[in-house]
Amino acid sequence: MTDRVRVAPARRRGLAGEVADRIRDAIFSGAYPPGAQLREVELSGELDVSRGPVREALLLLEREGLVRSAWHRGATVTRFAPEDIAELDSLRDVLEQLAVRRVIAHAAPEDLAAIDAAVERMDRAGSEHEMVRCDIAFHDAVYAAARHRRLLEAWQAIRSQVHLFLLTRTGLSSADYLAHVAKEHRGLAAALRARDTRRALALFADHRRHAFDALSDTGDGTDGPPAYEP
Amino acid sequence: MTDRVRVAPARRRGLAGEVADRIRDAIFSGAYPPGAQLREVELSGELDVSRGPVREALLLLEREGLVRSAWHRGATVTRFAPEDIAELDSLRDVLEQLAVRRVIAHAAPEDLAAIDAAVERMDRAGSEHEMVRCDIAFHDAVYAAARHRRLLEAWQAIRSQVHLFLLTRTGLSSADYLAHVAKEHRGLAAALRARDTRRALALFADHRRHAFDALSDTGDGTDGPPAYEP
DNA sequence: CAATGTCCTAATGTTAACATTCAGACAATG
DNA sequence: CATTGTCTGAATGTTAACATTAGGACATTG
Repeated sequence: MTDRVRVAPARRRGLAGEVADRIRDAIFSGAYPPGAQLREVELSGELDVSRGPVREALLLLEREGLVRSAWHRGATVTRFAPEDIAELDSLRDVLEQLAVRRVIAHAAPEDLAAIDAAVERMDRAGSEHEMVRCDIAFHDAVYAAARHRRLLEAWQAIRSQVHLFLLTRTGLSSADYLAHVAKEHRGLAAALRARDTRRALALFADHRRHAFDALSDTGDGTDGPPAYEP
Repeated sequence: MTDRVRVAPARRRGLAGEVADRIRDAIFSGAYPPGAQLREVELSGELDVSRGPVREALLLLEREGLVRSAWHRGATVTRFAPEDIAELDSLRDVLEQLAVRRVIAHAAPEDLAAIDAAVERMDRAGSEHEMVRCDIAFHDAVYAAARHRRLLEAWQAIRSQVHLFLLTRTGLSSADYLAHVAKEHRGLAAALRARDTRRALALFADHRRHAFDALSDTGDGTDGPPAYEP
């Protein structure tokens, strides 16, 4: 019945998917900084496709929160204010808690193996850019292991924003930073494998705090620190 | 009463938004039952627009989870299996917890007034269809009061699915059921107004359980009851 | 008779031309 | 000199024709 265990069978996604990938990469590479206008004719000329797929791709990117668009005013790369960062943090918080619980409750061995593989790949990350990609890939693996389609979609709706945030957060010393991040993720994977819910939740919370504390101040008077006490 | 109380400013969304509204209503009305094919030419003929806006509207509806589409295979109305219902329940769980905390932490008086207004409107609900609309509108107000853009978007990504589920869940005796639901929501609003986090979380959890317990069994061997114990 | 290969049709994917709308420049006016 | 009104140009929104593909019907063959 539900033997569709293929995680990524969407090999052929059509032109729009390809276009979305290329635009996303262009944004990550800094070619289109936050606030920049994404003109349809410009993009269609650059990517050598017509405006149809470009239009569809922009809708896809809007779904990911990378792009904001208004009627007859076109699309622009999303700009992140301090409150946006706080929003990403708090939403990631609850989503990841659910993900961790689901992974521990019922994850297949192959899912845990995929998570471990993602951790292993971190050791070979040379640049900070690459490490961010690995970081995101690790969390992808966790959400995939949760086996919760709508949770995965909710993560994908903020995934690229988190990616962009981690990139623009001009970084720490890349020397021991890379090693530190890798070690941290090893701990996350170990907690999941041990099915230690309490420890896993705590470690994931620490991990998020480390990522978001890179900002000197959140500057959000209404929100305060990203801490939630029951 | 005020007819056009547009909370969000009457943003011009273009034809695609209108088309999406009409298709969504058609799905809710049962014109397109779950699993039905949504053919672009058929829709464009029926709604008297060309295929462009229809195509864009289908992407919008896919974002809401009302529609699934595959490459060169078109779009179909989403079919809900028991595991889908469980997914909606568990995701709603964590999203609403965050929403409740945010509302209690920092909601403007006008937000609370809007929630109360939504509750009042429930008393005038005649049919079950209308009550479901009011129910969704109440939760809309709660998420709006949370003042958390991405949380609102996450809710909107499952909102229509919850709406459809509440409709297809062929219902209880509409006589005292309507009164019961209205009373329940009055309690939710009161807890929010009293800023009683503990009580609000408990009541919201009960509310979800009541909605989802209408099904005799979840039939999901892997998930069990929608209970999460720390 | 079952299996398989080819063809055909009906749908979606893509393109390019046409219509509409917004934002800024520039001039006229108080 | 500030303000307002119109105008223009460039972008998006919309439409219709063209190309491509998936799935099934039918005949062929072992």
